[in-house]
Amino acid sequence: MAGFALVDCNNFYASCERVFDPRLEGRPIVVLSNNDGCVIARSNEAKALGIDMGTPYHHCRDRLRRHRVHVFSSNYQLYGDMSRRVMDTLRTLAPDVEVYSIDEAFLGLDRVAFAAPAELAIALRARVRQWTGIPVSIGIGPTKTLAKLANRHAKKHVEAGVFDVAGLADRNAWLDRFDVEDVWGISKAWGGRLRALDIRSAGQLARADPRLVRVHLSVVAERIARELAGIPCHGLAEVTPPRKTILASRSFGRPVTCKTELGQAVASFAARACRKLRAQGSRAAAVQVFLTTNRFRVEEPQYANAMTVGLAVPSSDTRIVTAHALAALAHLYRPAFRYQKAGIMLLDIVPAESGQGHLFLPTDQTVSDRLMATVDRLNARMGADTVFLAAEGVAKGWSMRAEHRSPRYTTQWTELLRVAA
DNA sequence: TCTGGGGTCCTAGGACCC
DNA sequence: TCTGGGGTCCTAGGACCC
Repeated sequence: MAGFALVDCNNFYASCERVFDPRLEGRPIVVLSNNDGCVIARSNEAKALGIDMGTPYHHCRDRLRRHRVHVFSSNYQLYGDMSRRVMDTLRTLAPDVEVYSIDEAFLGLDRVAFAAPAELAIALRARVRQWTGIPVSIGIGPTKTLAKLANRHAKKHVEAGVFDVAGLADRNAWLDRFDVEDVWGISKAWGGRLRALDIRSAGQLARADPRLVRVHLSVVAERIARELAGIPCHGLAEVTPPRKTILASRSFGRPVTCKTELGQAVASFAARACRKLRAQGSRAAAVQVFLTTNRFRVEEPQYANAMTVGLAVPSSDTRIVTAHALAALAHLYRPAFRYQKAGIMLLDIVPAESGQGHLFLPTDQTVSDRLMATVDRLNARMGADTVFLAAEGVAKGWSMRAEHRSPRYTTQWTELLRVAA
C-alpha cells in the first residue's frame, strides 16, 4: 500500500483551548500571535463571522468584543505539548510518521496493518479524538501534494473528515475544482504567474508540461506539477535533520530605547537559542544579532541593522554566545531610536561531537558542557527560568504582551487544571 | 497604543582559483 | 582592434511553508 496520508488538526490552537474548557464548544474563538499582534487561529464559528487570518488584533478588537468572541494569547507551551501527544498517538497505529509542523503529520502507508488507508484514517481520527481531545482531518493520496489537497477536501466537504484520492472516478475533474493557489506550495504570487500561462486550476497544473512550469517559475514549481500528476517527488522525512539555523526573536511589548534593556532582551534570546542548540546536540560557529524600529510607524525615524560575529571555536555555551551577542549589539546600537524588535540567529551549526579544536586556545569543553547540561536539567525539572544569566535581567519590562493567555495546564505545576476549588 | 516567529530551499551574481 | 574558459564557493535575496 503505497502513498501518503496527511493528518491535520482542525483549528489546532483553538481546539487546544477547548480541550481544557469545554464551555467553549460551539463558541467563536480566536488565538493571537506573539505579542497579541495578529489573529493566527480561528474556530469555525470565528471564521463564519468573517474574521480573517492575519488581521491585526487592534483592527478587529471591537468586532471581536461585539460578537463575544473568546480571545486567547498564544500559549505555545500548551500547544507544543498537545502536539506531542497527538503525534505520539499517531505512532501507535502508523509506524512511519513525519512531523511536518506543530499541527500536521505525513504518514507513510507502506507498512500499516489495515486493509485500506481510509480504515486506518478512521481509526486514527477516533483514537486521537479520544486520547487527546483534538479533532483531525485526514487526506490520502499517492503523493504528498495530493494528500494535502485531499486533506483540504476532507476538512471542507466530508463529514467523516477522511478523504482518499484513490476513490475518485475522475481525478482530473476533481482537481479542476481547486484554484491553483489551493495547491500546497503555490502562493498568490506564483498563482498569478501561472494564470499568465493560462494555468488556473490544480487540474490544469497537473496536466501542464512540467518543463514549461520549470522555465517560467522554478524547479520547485515543476515538482509540484509532477506531484499533482501523481508522480512522487518527495519522500517521507521521518528523522528531522538538525536545524541549520536557529532563530530567537521577539517584538517588544512597548518601544525600547534603553541600551541596557536591549542587552537584557538579547541575552534572553541568546539563552533560548542556545537551549534549542543544545537540545539538538549541536554547536554554532557564528552569531547574528539584529534589531529594528517599528516599520509601521512611518512618522518615526527608522533604523534596522544586523551584525554577524564568528566564534573562535563552535560553542553551545550560553555565556560565550551571550558575550559575543552583546558585543555585536554594542556596535549596532544607536541612541534616540525607539526599537520594536530584536533577535539573534545562530549560524554555521555543527554537531557537538565533531567540533574542530583551536590551534592555540584550550578547547576542552567538558566543564562548559556539564554546566550547561545542569542548567538545562534544572530548568526542565523546576520550570523555565529557574536559573539564568544575570545579563538577562529580572524586570523584563520589554516582554511581549500576552494579556489573554490560558494556563499552561500540562507543563507548569502551578497551572494545573482545577476541577473543583 | 496596538501589525508574529521560525524555518527551508533555490537562484543569481560576485569572488576566487587554475 | 584585440583581452579565455571553466569551475567552486559564498552570500544575499526571494520564494515558499505553518
